[in-house]
Amino acid sequence: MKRARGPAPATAPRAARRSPSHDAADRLHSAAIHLLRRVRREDAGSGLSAPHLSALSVIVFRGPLTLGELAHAEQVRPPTITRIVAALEASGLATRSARPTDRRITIVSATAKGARLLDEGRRRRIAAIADELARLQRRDLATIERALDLLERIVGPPQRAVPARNAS
Amino acid sequence: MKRARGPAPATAPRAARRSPSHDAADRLHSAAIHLLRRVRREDAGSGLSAPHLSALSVIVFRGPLTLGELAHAEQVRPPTITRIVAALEASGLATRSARPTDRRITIVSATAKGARLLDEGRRRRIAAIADELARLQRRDLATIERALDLLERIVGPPQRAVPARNAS
DNA sequence: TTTAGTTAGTTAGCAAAGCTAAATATATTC
DNA sequence: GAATATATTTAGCTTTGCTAACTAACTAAA
Repeated sequence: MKRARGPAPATAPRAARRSPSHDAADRLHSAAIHLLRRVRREDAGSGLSAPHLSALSVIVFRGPLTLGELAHAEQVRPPTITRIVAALEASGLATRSARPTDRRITIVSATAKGARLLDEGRRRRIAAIADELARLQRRDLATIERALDLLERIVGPPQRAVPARNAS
Repeated sequence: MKRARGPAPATAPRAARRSPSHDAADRLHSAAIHLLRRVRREDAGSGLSAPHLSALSVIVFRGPLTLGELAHAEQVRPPTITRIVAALEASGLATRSARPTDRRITIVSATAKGARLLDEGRRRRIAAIADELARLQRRDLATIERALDLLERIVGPPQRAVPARNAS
């Protein structure tokens, strides 16, 4: 570690600049980390741990899904998801049911209470970001919106096409 | 919760649209989550757990810092950071030293090995994003860069003012 | 300069969250 | 219908996180 003036800067110049996309990727990565680190502070009030909150979020937004799908989405192993969902169920935030056509499969859905609780926490997170965005000029906000159009194509391909029926 | 066609879509319309900044905040939040969820898959090869990797990242990029500062940055309590840093030190990725002017204070720094290991993992993460960005048209990439200029003001306020800038 | 108070970090011990391996319950195939 | 495959669960262990209590080191007051 013989770096004369100190440690590396938080993002770009390190070593050598590689390419415009590489450079933008680096900045994007860093911005995402810092953004989420900031909003995570709002989660305390939910009463749920980070893993529970994260799983509940997937259950609410990706609609009813199987335990395996949930485990995959959360990037954890099946036994871990079994335990998380058991806890959510015990708290009345989610329910499990066997798929009739294949009873090995367990479908998880959010309860109204689960959706409500998630929404409240989510509102706090979003508000923290919105408060900052509200200070931008109209055209700067428009720039961010255009960037989001592009990013959504990359990061959440069809994404919101998932719905699935709930309340039904 | 009587929503006719199913649960809420992943982002916007839920309930009612609130304001442009609110709506953009929602999308930004979602994009950040999905982006990081995707790159996290690249971390397996590092051989480090998520908490260790995250702490090492802060040590490398924020430069030498105290245990307390690190605990604060990582949003964990002091005993947790004590343990994480002890493990990083045992693996030869970081070192601890008492500050001479106040020997209660412990300064953590990354070793060359720690910086190298982090950089490799980081390179994989960044590459995953860069590969996607590389498919954008030049002007779309420019849009994202302009959005990043704005976001960096919000999310990492003075940010890179932390350690000692390099090449800037 | 001792004594009391404060601050930074550590140690102890417990709960939550993660994992692998093995078990169970259903399907599927031959 | 016996063997095989798949989805989840159970068992048991490791890691990560917490609070409470302790130690070491600095600061202030008398």
